[in-house]
Amino acid sequence: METLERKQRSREQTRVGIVLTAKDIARREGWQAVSIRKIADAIEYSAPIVYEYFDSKDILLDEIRNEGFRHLKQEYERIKKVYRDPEKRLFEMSIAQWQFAVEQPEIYQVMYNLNGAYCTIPVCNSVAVEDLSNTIREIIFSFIPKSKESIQKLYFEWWSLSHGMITLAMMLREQQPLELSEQVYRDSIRRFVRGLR
Amino acid sequence: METLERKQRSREQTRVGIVLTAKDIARREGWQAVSIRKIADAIEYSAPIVYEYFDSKDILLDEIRNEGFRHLKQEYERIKKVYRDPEKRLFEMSIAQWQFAVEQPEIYQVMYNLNGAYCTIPVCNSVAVEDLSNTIREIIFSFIPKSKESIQKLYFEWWSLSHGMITLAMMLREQQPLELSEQVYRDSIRRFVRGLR
DNA sequence: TACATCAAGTTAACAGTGTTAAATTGGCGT
DNA sequence: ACGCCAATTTAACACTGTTAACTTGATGTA
Repeated sequence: METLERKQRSREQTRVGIVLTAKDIARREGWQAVSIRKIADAIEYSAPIVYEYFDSKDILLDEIRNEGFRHLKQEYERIKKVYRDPEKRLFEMSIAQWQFAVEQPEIYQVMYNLNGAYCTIPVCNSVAVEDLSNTIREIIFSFIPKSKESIQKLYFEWWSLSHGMITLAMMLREQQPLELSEQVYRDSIRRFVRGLR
Repeated sequence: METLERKQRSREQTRVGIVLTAKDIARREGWQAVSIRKIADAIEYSAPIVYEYFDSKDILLDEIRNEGFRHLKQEYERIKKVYRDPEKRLFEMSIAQWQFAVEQPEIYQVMYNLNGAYCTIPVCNSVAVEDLSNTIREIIFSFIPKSKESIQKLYFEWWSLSHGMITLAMMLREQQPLELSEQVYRDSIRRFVRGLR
């Protein structure tokens, strides 16, 4: 029975298989097309097996969502190590957010319940989001060490600007080339960051 | 058979009944809960009858969505009549958009495929959106009569700012009171408008 | 009045969804 | 050889969008 550890490893493997498959279907056919049975087929199991790893589809989506937020957080930490200037840091983190949304649109969609992705679990109470928020707020604080409320306001502004441009750029990608949108994004973020000092 | 006109009127009535019911369910239970059968029950018909008015659920959602854009356009026209100053016009239109999103969140959701509302028909090709866009672009043009590309960039900026703040304010309404968000929104829009002259 | 036609509306069905209970299967220890 | 137990599957429920087939009742005509 020394295979217990081995068993746990294979359990973990099918678990990540479920997550991988869900993201794969979402990427190719959109979140609306992601169903438990389709995932089960792909990992060559029957549907109820999926429920041994995730109590509901909602929880599976929540997991993928938080994975996304954690990935972004990691990127932020990497950037923090590379740059010391707060202006540069915030700018690069904004660019990282853009790239993330462009490279993995299906993850960005489930993070914000966009385009058919729908997870009823509230986004904002998660530690992953709180973690991410704190990182940005700290950087803004290093610009202007004001009150918590002022920082929150500025963070809200930054988040809105970034998220708004990303979602609209996605929406308008047929009408307005992504490269143009990115250029406007960079300029706007630069302006915002300059405006902070 | 002079009842033909009468018949057309009742047809129109059940049609708006369908739209009204869909919006009502969406408002109370969210778009995810809106189903053809539930709508049919509410208007006291069987499900296939709904298909005599809308070829698909997608088309019904698209109709509601465009209704929303047209409503907003009407608001813009009203504002254009009241104010002559371009700055004031753009500011008031931004406020109108905020109010619309707050008062009829379910409509705003279906307009942007938010929170479980999902309509596969592309938003941006519709005349309703093009109409709305032109209104704003014209106002921006009256600020700075630059090239079409510059205007488009500024319009994209304005739209992103407005849409981003609205969606995030909705998302954060438990953590951050709507009144605070609205205050930040007003300030940001004011700054944007001032920045145009 | 009897019959045919026709529109309005309904029922029934198909293929799919999330989810759960019940049944099955195969390998292990006794 | 038998019984148990875990792993897995089948079957079911209540839904979904959508469509074909059917019923029903009223109308016009012979």
